[in-house]
Amino acid sequence: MKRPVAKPAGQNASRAAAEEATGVSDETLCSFIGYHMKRAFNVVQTDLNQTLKPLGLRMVTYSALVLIVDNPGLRQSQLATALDIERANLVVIIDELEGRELITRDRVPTDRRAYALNPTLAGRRLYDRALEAVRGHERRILNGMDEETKQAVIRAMSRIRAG
Amino acid sequence: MKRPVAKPAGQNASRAAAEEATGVSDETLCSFIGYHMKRAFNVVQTDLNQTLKPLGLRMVTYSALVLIVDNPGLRQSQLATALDIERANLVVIIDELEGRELITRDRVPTDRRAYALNPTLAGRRLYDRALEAVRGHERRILNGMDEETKQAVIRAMSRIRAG
DNA sequence: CAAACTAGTTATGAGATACAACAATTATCA
DNA sequence: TGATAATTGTTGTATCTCATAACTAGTTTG
Repeated sequence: MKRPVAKPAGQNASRAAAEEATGVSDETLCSFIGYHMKRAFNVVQTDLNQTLKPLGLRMVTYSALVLIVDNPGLRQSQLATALDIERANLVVIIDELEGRELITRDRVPTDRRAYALNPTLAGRRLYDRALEAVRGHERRILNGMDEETKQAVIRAMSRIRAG
Repeated sequence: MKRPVAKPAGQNASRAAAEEATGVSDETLCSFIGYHMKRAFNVVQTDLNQTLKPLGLRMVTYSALVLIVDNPGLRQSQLATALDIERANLVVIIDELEGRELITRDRVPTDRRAYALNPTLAGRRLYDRALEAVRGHERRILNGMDEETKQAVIRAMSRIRAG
């Protein structure tokens, strides 16, 4: 049984104690990087979705829009693998973006099965506005983190992702 | 339009190119830490769930079991806030752990509304086995990351979480 | 004591995610 | 060439997660 960390919350109001504020020790879980990643990512996700809501976007629709603007003409299957989601689940996302006339599904002459995804002018405009908003979101959540630390985190994440 | 990164995958097989391997540039998204966190966390989550599956646990049930073993006697509402999930959603999780006789719901004499959650012997045994497994999982995903970097990541995550 | 609050529970609906199956088209290769 | 296999987008479905409202039972407060 780990230190119960009584409610008094004395002078040593360490983060762990302050966070829960309910006297529950998460010492064991805190020894895992994955736990910290999950908790931090929850904060990021919540703030990002709040940031994107006024623009009518969610995390996935935003990511999809960005990839389409940056890679005009790409196919749905390419986008699906890039976003690491199922082709089937991408359909409704593309439907949504197309329904709002942010992108178009254009037939590919050389492969009549496929659609080339292209942004409309409105799509590019929203891309710009959203980029600005998300940059603000990152500034907010990083809260003045120095560039060196930021790069270290990115390297670490890339490494984990590489496997 | 960002560099299309033609398929040839020349000498500069940078991560970004190697990852997608489909010629889709995610340069813009890569400028966001949140994107890296999401991608990395997906890898962690997948591997962790694979790791826990043989033990009949998922991420949440594991976290719940750990907190119960480390804080025997805590109430469901305390556990819910510690796990940052709704009281209502915790019920089925506790049901699951209780159904497998890993924990017990014990009435609290001083407050007959509340249940004190306590691990059974089997619960503690599974805790030990799972802890071992999850340690292995972390070694695997961190892939020889040095302690310094690890601590830097934890500090960064804690900072993001603090807001 | 009455009103307000809290602990646990139930039910329900939205959202995400995985899988199987399908039609249309293209690629393979004997 | 022509049969077979593979791919693209799509639909449908089942499952899981998560948030919310509403309820019972019990406790606190004024």
